[in-house]
Amino acid sequence: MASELPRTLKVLWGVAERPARGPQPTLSLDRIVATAIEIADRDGLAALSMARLAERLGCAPMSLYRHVANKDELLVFMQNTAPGEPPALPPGWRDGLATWARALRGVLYAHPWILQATAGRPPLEPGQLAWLDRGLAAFRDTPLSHRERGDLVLAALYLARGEAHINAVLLSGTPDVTADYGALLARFVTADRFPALAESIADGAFEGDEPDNSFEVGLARLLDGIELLITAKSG
Amino acid sequence: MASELPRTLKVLWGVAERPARGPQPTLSLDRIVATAIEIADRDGLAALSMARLAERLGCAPMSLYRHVANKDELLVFMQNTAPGEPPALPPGWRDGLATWARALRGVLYAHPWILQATAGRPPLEPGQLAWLDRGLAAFRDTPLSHRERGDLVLAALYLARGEAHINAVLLSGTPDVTADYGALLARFVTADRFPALAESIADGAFEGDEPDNSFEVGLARLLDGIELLITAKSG
DNA sequence: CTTAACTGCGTAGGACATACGCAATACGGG
DNA sequence: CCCGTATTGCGTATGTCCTACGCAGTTAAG
Repeated sequence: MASELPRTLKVLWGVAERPARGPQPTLSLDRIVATAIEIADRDGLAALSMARLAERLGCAPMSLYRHVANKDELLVFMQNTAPGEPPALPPGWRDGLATWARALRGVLYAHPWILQATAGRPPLEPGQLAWLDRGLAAFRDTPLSHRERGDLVLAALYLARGEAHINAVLLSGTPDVTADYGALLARFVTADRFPALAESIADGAFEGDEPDNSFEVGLARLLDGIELLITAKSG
Repeated sequence: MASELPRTLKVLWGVAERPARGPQPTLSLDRIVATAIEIADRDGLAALSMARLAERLGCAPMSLYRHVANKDELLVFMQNTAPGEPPALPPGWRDGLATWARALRGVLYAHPWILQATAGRPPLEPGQLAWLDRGLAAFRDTPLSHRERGDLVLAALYLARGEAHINAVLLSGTPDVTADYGALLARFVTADRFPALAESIADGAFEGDEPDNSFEVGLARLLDGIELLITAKSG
């Protein structure tokens, strides 16, 4: 039964045996993953090639394949490690979920490549599950069903991911296009073609540099909506 | 001034001149983009190579570069075309935004590759702006500020994108791992390590096959929260 | 008819992931 | 103590990409 597990999961959960024969490994999975995360953080996911990673580690490219089945598996390991420990939550479901979502967003800002590395399957990494667990814990003292809790934690996760996706891309984008985004918008958006958008632009809704408002605004509304549900169930 | 525009934007907005000299083009940008979308829809973004695209079009790979500066530009064109026209919205901001978000989610289910093709800059394509415009239009008769409208439309967009990201990936994932996700979860998740998660699993919150609930549940809560804001501003 | 612009495309180069197999290494059993 | 064996690092080679460059054929303008 355990032998039918994909190799990736075995390694992730520490089920893989460590028979100590042969030469001392000079490379370790931890070092490989940590260095890979470093490269992806600094230069983006596109800059992470097995060759560059090996160069940074001072080994030959093919040496990596003794510790990692392929590049996709490396990405899974990276996604497992990069988030780190989820934050401790303050008491109260509202502050708890808000803290959790903001911390998650912080992780995505620090490691924007996570948003590009598509999982290809539902989360089974301990690192991801630890965050999911912590998010669910925020609802500990509420009358919500477990299914509702899961759905609502995911909704908060979507907000964090979505906003980070747009903003992380903005931060790493070419500044010359990003800078006068408003000017370009105003140039193309005419009232006859995009009436509502033109109105918003004329109102200055796209000026200023706080595009991350959409996260806090969306989160506040979501929390309000959850509060309605909770009080309805409590009363 | 117009000459300083990136080529990609010129083509997108139809600003590019069409001096009619030389041979009749047998290829057209529309046909290239449509075929590329077809391939990405059917076989995934990874299967879309310039070579395969050319083969499907019956031309040589390098011929494509007469109509498209590079592969990234092709992806921008695809992202501009694939969403199509945004839906007509029913009266009332609540039904309007819900209709908009569900339609957007439908587009992402039909073209999951959109979620992998990272934009690299804020949206400036007419196709994307048409959807943004339609979303803003849902708030036409509300007392919300234009900035609030933008943030809330984005929040709804995040929900749709986030849920589609997880589910589109689920649908295209390897079924053997996806099928008994609950069994794998139950095997790894222990109460001492992931207390809240273990409780949810024991409660059966991860059984059944309606993971898309998180979209509708999150959207309903978000709409409730917006309603609170609107009534507060109206009264 | 000449000229200039424009199209399709053949060639080639460079980056990349990775299958395969070999040599060196170090532990376990005899 | 020594031999077999598992294990590590890695050199070579293959196939797949994207795409720079330039040539040849085609068509409209003057």
